[in-house]
Amino acid sequence: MVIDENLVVELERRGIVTATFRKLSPAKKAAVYGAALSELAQAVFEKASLDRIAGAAGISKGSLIQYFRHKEGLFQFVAEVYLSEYRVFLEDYFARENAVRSIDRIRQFILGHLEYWEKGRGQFRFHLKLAYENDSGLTKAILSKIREMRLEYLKTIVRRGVETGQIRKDLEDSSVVLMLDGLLSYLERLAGELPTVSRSRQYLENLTDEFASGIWDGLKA
Amino acid sequence: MVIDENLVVELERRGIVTATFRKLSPAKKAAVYGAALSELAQAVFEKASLDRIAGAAGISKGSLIQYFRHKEGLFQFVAEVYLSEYRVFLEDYFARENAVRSIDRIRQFILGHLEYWEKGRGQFRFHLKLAYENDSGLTKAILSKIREMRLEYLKTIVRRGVETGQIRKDLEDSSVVLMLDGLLSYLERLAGELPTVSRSRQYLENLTDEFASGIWDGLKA
Amino acid sequence: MVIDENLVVELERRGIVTATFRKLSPAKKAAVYGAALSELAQAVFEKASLDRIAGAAGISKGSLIQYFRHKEGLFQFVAEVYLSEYRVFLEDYFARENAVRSIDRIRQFILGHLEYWEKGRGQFRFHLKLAYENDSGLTKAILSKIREMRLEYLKTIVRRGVETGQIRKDLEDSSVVLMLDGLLSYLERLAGELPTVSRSRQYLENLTDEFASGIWDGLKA
Amino acid sequence: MVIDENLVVELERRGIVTATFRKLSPAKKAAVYGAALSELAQAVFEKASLDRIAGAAGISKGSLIQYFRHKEGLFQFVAEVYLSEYRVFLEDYFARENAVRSIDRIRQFILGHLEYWEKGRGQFRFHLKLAYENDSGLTKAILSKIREMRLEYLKTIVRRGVETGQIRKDLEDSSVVLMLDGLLSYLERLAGELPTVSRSRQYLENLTDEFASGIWDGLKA
DNA sequence: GATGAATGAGCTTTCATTCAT
DNA sequence: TATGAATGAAAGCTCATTCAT
Repeated sequence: MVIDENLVVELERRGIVTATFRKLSPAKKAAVYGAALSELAQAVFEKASLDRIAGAAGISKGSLIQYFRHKEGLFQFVAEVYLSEYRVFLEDYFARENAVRSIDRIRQFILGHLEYWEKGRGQFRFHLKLAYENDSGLTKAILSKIREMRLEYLKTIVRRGVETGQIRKDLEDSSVVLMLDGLLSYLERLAGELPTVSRSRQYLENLTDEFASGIWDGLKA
Repeated sequence: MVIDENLVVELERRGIVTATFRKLSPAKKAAVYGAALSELAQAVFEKASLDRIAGAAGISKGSLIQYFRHKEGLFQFVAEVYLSEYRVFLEDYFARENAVRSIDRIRQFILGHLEYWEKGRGQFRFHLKLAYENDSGLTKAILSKIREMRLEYLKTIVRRGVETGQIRKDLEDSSVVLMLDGLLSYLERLAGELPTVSRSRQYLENLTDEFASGIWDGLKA
Repeated sequence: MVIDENLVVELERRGIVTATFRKLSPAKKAAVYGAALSELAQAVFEKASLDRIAGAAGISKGSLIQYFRHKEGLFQFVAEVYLSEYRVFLEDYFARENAVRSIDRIRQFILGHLEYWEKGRGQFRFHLKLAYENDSGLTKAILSKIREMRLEYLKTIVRRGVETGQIRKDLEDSSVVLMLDGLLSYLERLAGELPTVSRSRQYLENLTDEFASGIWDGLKA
Repeated sequence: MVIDENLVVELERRGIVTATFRKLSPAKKAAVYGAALSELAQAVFEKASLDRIAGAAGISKGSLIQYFRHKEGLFQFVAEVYLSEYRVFLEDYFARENAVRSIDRIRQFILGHLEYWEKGRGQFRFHLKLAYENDSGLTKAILSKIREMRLEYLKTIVRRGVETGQIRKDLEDSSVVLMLDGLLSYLERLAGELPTVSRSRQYLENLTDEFASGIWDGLKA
């Protein structure tokens, strides 16, 4: 896991990380990110402990504060890095994606996420935290960006489907996009409740197929 | 808002509230519930403060402890009362519900929830907390009961739809139920993010119609 | 266990108990004494809880305060009653005591205490508390009375022994008395550390004999 | 008063003190020990207050917790340091001790303690707390070590006395040892009750002589 | 006279943040 | 720059005492 240096520069400009942090070796940066992510994946923001994060990252608590000024800054940093990771995933996914039929694109978009969640458990838990813990005002901004990105990609799929006459024209694009996002989010939550994503992968894949079939052909007999 | 005295008695029996609390005037009970609910609606359990709750309820912290023994007891109390409120809503709703067509029953189930959320803002925010904050082990138990209840009612609707030939037979009942719950949950979350439910009521109702149409007839052109 | 009414009257005069308490039925007085004694036998004064005592005595906490004004008053009351119990024991003992030889009188004085400790476990533990926990200034006064009484009786024995030519004349009476009290106190402490007095009775009796022999004939070969 | 650094290292290894404490200047360590000792000498463990100790030591309560993790840790620390002080006293005493006659060795052992008690008043009071307050489970362990040490040295004296034909053979060694410990403990307690050890030094020394004479030649006329 | 609800001072413990080294 | 010792605000909880009923 390597953190994008351009992102770090931008975060420094925005006052989220300090110059001191920017000058750190990539390895140390990654260590801090990893430690903070896994702590935040386990505990609510308010309960996450700088001591534990510093310990896990192999640095001192003083340094941590020096890098991010406040606990909140650390949290923003993690969220921004995660956001960029997720963006990369989406970009890579769409770069490789080559299905033709809309229904297949939808199914694969969901399945792609299942796989993504499975790969990075820490990231996934953090994503859920971000999505569902609206305590800290910080999350709101990041979360809406994540949502926006995801909706953007779904919109691409839906628009194309409508244009090619595969998807109904009488529904608003945005409504269809939200429906799809809703089902994806729901699967995400189910995945979060199951013991490990991998062990229940089969179950989630089946459910995805049922959802896809249901939404595509409708529930009507 | 009046708290069911029978529930209080049961909670006392289960050791969640004390006799002292049971003997309180209904007004005071309600004040405590309201204060705790709104605190818990805003802050994570760990960060919710007895001081603030006591202040908002107009009593001393000492009294609060005397009523519930632990912070955890207070939380359990709030969750149980909320659960019972939601159960009452569902039961009342189904007692009054008289639609015949499955699609109408589904639409109305969602619309009924919209109305419910609009009435009790504090309750609604607490419901969201409960639903999406899976840190505290306490929530798990309550949450699964809430889920169960909701899924139960959805199952009733779906089964009936399948039996009467209105809903496809080739999908598993449980899958259909989860789809519907997924969309309902998503609308719930959207409602939570909008400034107030009432102001955006029109928006949510339209969305409900679009979702219903989409899910019923399918997205396929 | 019946509490001497004259003592209660005196304690009221000294402001330790209230008139309200004096007017209580003997049974209730005894219940309060018993509950407080056993609580104080278990916990340090500061840690002893009025709630527990009230609960054990079958009265309300409010009453407890009304009877003794302060927690401290309750403690003084218990100490005074205990003192009177111990006095009764000593008086009864000496009324029955009929040994002739000084060494026998000493031995029996100790053995009598062993028996006394064994009978009233609560009293015994409280006695130890009183003797060895010099936190509360209260104890000092009571404790010195207890000591005084005991020393008084020992002095009687010693004086008589000296007069009858059984005990050395060259030692000060008071020194001999303190020696005997020291050994008795030590046995008392040992008894307190053993699981129950009764189970280790044999051990303590043997030790008493050894001590008596040692002190009487001297350790010199 | 300087605290043995090796002991601190060992206590850190056992998790009783933290590295932070170990790195403190000897002066600060001593200040903390002194403050805690005098607080514990006055109040029962449960009532001893970190606030007072921190205040007396001239540090913040937060630091105190950082040094010992728990209140219990602080108590263990004090007990262990005291234990080591007492051990040093005993070792030094026996290294210097050169009396030949058993009775002299006994007398001097007691007199040595008198001097020791007089030097460290805080230590002495703490020793008494430890010895006579058997509430906290912690004390038990330390106390039994202290007792064991003292009994060990007494046993050495007694055994030697028996071997050299100075002490009676017909009593069990352990009984004689306990007798001596009992008298020493009693003097200890008397010393604790007197205003200051020094002022009543003469009295205690006389008493020691009387006890020694009484126990050695016996009370019998 | 009896009750127990209400209170608030006190406790230990956690932890982000400051700052001297 | 990195460290971690020092701090103090805030938390949950206990409990003697007050006082209205």
